[in-house]
Amino acid sequence: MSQKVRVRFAPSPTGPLHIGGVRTALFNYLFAKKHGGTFVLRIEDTDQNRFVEGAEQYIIDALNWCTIPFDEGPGKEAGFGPYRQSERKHLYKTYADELVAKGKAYYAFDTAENLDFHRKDHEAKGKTFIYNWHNRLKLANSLTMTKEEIEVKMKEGVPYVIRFKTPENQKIQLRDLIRGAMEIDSNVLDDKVLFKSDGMPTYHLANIVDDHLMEISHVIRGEEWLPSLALHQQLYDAFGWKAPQFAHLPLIMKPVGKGKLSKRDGEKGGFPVFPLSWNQSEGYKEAGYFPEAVVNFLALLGWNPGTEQELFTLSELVDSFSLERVNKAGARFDPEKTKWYNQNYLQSKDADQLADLFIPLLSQKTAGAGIHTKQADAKSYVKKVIELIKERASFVSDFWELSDYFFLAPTKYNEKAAKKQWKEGTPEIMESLVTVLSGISDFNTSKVEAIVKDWIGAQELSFGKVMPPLRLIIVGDMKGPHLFDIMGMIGKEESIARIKTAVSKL
RNA sequence: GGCCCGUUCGUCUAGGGGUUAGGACGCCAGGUUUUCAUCCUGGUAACAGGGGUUCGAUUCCCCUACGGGCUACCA
Repeated sequence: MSQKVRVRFAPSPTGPLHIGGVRTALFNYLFAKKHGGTFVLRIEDTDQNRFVEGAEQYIIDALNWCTIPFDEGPGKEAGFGPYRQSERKHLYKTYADELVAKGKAYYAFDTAENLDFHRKDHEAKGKTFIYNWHNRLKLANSLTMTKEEIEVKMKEGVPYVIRFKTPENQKIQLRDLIRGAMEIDSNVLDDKVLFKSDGMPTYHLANIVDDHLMEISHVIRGEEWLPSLALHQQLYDAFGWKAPQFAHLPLIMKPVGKGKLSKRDGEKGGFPVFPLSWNQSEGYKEAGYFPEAVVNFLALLGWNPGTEQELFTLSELVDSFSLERVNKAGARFDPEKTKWYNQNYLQSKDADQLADLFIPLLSQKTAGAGIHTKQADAKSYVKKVIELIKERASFVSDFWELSDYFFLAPTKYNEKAAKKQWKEGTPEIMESLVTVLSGISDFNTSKVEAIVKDWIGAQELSFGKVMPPLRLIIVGDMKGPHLFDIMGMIGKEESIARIKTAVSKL
């Protein structure tokens, strides 16, 4: 790459960044890092009506949590700022006027009501109203007015916008790094508003001006912008600027049904669509996902390395990323696969890290209840528990359900299992087992196992008569790790107590 | 409606003029674990349809269908 790579992520602060936005940011980040370039964050807040308090901070927090921080942006000035378009407001009018002076744009005084009337009227006739070459001379704009008329209107303070004068009969050649060459007939394009009557630029103008001024080399954005590419290309040409290269990313679609992923889908499907929580919506972070997992599954949604590797660290992604390998078609979001990714990252964490995450949750669950509550405070005990149960978890939040019996005696027993395991003679066997256990002096896993097994053999009992009911007693269900491990952990007193409770209850 | 983009197992995808069309998630079965889960092994399952081009198309071209996006003084 001859030119220095500078890419930007340019969200509007209209709400929380959703997972599609995070992926766009991620691809920008990967591309920048791959080419030793700069990742810029620019806040596109030209629509004052849609501004949402806190959204900008949310975006920044989200990028940081995903470990894909921006190099340049609000608070990280590097000579191209300011990075909020609202703070660059003074720049845009000059550029819009420049286009008017060049005859590439014009002032339009049409009222919203009038335009609305035309649209509805056309629609009623089954046609589409397009403000462009075929009717612009019949509308209220500077093309149909004398200099004097225009001056009068402006002096009177009549609201106006600046529209781009789309050329007639041109085949506009476009190139997209993902989709290749495209050709658009300029006659089907409309004269887009570049500058609004409220004194702010539209996205189109601000975007082009800022990308130019910020020396953006590659524009990597969502596919919803593809229809605007022709306009943007013409804008660069009109200014006489070299356009950046473009790459339009396929959209992320709903897991079921039609259309692109929305926040409603998360509520319906019970999975997060935001990286961090926002109001009532839980984010990936709060749902217990690791940022590595989120980054990994997002990267593989719409992109793949061409190998069979599925698990990637961020730096591996940086190394193997390329825009050429981004898919063209939209990708349906699969919440199941995100869980699988998280499970993988969970398994790769050691008990110490996991204990730090589990202990706060554990203290909540065990607060003020049960004999073994005190164990919840002992990190070494928690770590041992985690080692025994983590392989069956996908999230730290699964830990409690998988390990509660290490901390609290069961309060109820799985009914079906009880019916099946608690047979005639079982209470007697369990009572004599209590005697056996009482006699063990150094109560640990291997010793208990050896002694109990010997005892079963000596009594000519079968494993099936002892072990399943014993598991039910200790765990409350037919699940969990090696039973003697559990007994070794909870200790002699607790093991015996649980047997006694069960004998009286069942 | 108009314009644009797309279409390989249910999902994410590899592949590419001649392949047993590969992997992953999910699902199913077997094994391990005298539990459950993990794990291992195996299985299920796809080139949207129709025309071309070609000795041969899933792969190239065209049409249709379907999907998606855009069609604001929103981004």
